[in-house]
Amino acid sequence: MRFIAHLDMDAFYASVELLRYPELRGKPVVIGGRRRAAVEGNAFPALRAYTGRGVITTATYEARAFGLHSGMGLMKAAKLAPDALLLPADFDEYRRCSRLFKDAVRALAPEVEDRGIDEIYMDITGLVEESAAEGAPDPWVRARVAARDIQRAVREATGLTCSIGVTPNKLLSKIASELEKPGGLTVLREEDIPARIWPLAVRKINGIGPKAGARLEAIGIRTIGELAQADPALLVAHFGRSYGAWMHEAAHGRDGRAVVTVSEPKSISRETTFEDDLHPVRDREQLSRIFTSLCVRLADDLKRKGYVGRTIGLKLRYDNFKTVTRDRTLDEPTGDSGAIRRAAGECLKRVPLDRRIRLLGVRVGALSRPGATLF
DNA sequence: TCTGGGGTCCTAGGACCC
DNA sequence: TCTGGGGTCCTAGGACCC
Repeated sequence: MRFIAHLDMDAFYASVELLRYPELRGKPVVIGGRRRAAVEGNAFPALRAYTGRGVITTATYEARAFGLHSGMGLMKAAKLAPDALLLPADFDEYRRCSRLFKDAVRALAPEVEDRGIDEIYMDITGLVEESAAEGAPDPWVRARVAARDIQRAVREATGLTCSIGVTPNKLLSKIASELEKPGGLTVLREEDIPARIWPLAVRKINGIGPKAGARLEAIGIRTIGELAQADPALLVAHFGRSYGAWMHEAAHGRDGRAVVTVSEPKSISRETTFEDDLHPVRDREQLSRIFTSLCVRLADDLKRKGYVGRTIGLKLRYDNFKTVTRDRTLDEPTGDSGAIRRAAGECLKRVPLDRRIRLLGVRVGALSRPGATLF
């Protein structure tokens, strides 16, 4: 039996901002938009003043009460809650707090898998076993104590709260950590699945997104319980051998994936959405400048992180939101901005340029470390 | 009221080699 | 002249996640 925990920081970016601006506590606040919208003195800009194409990255629980949520366009959010306050994102500060909370967790539970800036999985099986002598006789009670200790350590290190789910696997823990947010601690055993998991919408399963959710609904499957009772052959017929079979397993709460404590990046990229769509001919010079600057920033990222890459990719999004990509694999890996620019420029020639463009991006994949040799 | 930026993984077809 | 499988690499698109 494994004891797997998932930890999710509560409204992370917004909570970090509230540490800096405690006077905003209790108010609807959203984080989003470009850095430009700087905070001047005590004048916090209201959402109603916003113009542009940004989206909400995080909303406080007070803002969520207005129906605001991450991913929502700021213009739409402004209609729903014009008086909510808008703060620009400060990723350097969020990364600093992220390191603080992860270091605090690792001091207690060394088996940690990074899942982005505000989330981790932990395999706490060892902790639960070690505490058998002095702790409670029920291992699930000891798992709960361990999770409480971790929550306290995160709070002491950062002043921030988090929610934790503890279950036999990653899939269930991810769902469980959301059940009692904020500040929640949810422990689920296998026998709790029918009562606690099956009533939930299929979309709560990590890996069932908007498309699969809609297709399941179209065949009359809304809850995880309904998915669990569905004929696996029907799921395979609709979603393919691999995905269909996985859905069935997931609905029954089965997941054997390990907590992966080390991993290497597969690709590094930079992209930008323009304030106004650009015309490939009329705005050629401006596009070219932005293109080059993306390549320079990407080369900086590669150098700072210590990688070179062999596959250069271009990404373009048209004004109708259709996205195309092209890539080109070089004979030798590179980290040079000029070489990246040339390869991406070749990719650009293979893409139709017959309408306005809203986004341009450059990516480097097939990464390796330049120092590494074959022998 | 149109939808950010950074990623991962999967699928599928074609080239190419044995 | 027609016909095999198997394996790997490359490319493009799409779903999904934080």
